[in-house]
Amino acid sequence: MFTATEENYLKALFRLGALAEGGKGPAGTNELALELDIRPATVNGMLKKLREKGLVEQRRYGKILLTEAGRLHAVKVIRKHRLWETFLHDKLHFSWDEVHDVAEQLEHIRSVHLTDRLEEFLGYPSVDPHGDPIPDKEGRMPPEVRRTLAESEEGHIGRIVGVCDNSAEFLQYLDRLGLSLGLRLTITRHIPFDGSVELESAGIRMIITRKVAENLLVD
Amino acid sequence: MFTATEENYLKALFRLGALAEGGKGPAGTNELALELDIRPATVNGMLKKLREKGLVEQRRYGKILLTEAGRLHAVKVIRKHRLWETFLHDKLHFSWDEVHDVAEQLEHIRSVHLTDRLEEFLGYPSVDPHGDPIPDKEGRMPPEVRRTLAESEEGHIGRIVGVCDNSAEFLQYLDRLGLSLGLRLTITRHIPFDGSVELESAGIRMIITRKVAENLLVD
DNA sequence: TTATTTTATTAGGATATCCTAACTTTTTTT
DNA sequence: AAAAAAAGTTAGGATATCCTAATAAAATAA
Repeated sequence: MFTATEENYLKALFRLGALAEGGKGPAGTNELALELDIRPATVNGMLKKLREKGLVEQRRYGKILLTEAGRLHAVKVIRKHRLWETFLHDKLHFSWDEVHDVAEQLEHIRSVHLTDRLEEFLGYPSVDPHGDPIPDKEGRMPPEVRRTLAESEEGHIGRIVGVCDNSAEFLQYLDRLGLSLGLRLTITRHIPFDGSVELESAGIRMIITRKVAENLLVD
Repeated sequence: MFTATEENYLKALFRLGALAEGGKGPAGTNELALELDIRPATVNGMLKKLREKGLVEQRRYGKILLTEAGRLHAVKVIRKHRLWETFLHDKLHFSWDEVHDVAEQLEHIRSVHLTDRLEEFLGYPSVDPHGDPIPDKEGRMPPEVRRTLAESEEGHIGRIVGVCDNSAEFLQYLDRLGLSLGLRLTITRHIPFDGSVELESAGIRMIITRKVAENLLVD
């Protein structure tokens, strides 16, 4: 149906949020070229093909938007990518940084059953080893589960997706701690004594106070 | 290093036994074309490339032989193919006939660790779901384990690789039973009463006498 | 609003893989 | 050994994906 190359274009557009709704809006040729590390002239040619296949919409000299068919397929590829990443990490004990490149290849394997069987085998995980949500069979991207760091169980792997307290004071403190939006972390321990939370991120272990933990949202 | 296409050529040559030693001997262009379902003219062009890469040896209008480098890489691909087949069958419960096509894609995934980790995860299997031996990390194809059907345990999956009794009488009888060299079968039960063996092959269940079982070799 | 800069497109090539049709060489038959 | 058949090769194309260089359109700045 689709080549690996086409799938990579769709994925990139999805990442750029080139969606009719729920995204950042349409993307440009150059922007997409930059994302894919491919020259704009080449991207231009491929866009023609994707338009003909009904996967993207674009008027001459206009911005690119994924069609519903395009979005759906992009999500399917992302689903496969994240399930494979989970497999590599959970079952084959690959480290965080190793999973991506291999999943980048595995996501293009075509099989009617493979993805669903893999999902079942992995126990229907909701997020991949990076904390990114895994879309379901129907192509629905689950809403990000936001919980405070204080509420999340030990061993939970997630990403900082927001804060409860928006004061400059708190945000500056976070900055000093090296904690920023999007940061991936693992909760290694809840310390009963004072409610502090021990966590690990990018190989660095740190402890944050209960008050900080209650104001940080992770997925 | 090698493209999926090149790997398929190497695999096909290995299957045809185009080895300096231990194989059927050199293969021809047409023969290889037939095996790959690609036109001889195309195969001819690819052979030039494989010669330049030092993977095959061939003189003008001459027969094709895998070099040691070619053989080694072919075996590596076969190793991956068989490990993936085992994964699909044992872990994802794919049926026999479903595993091949997917493994045909998975065998080309490139990763330093993947294959070895997968092998470990699967518990170092010696044969794939079809009873074919899985080469080791060094590219050594394990010798086929030949045992009589009578000695193999229940649940064993294997292929008929030979007979003890070579008499025409026995061979003709086998033929009447529909048992032939290379046939894949599963031993479903050993019947204590008279030593008969119940087996299944290609969806058909049958019972053979102890005497027949003692004279059939499976891997 | 004109000039400048940025963005998109076209033109012309390169490589990998495949094809058909027309040979040439080797092998087999007679 | 000459004719016929089989096997191998060359020539000329097609498609997918990528490139650079040149050009056209749109957006931005002066």
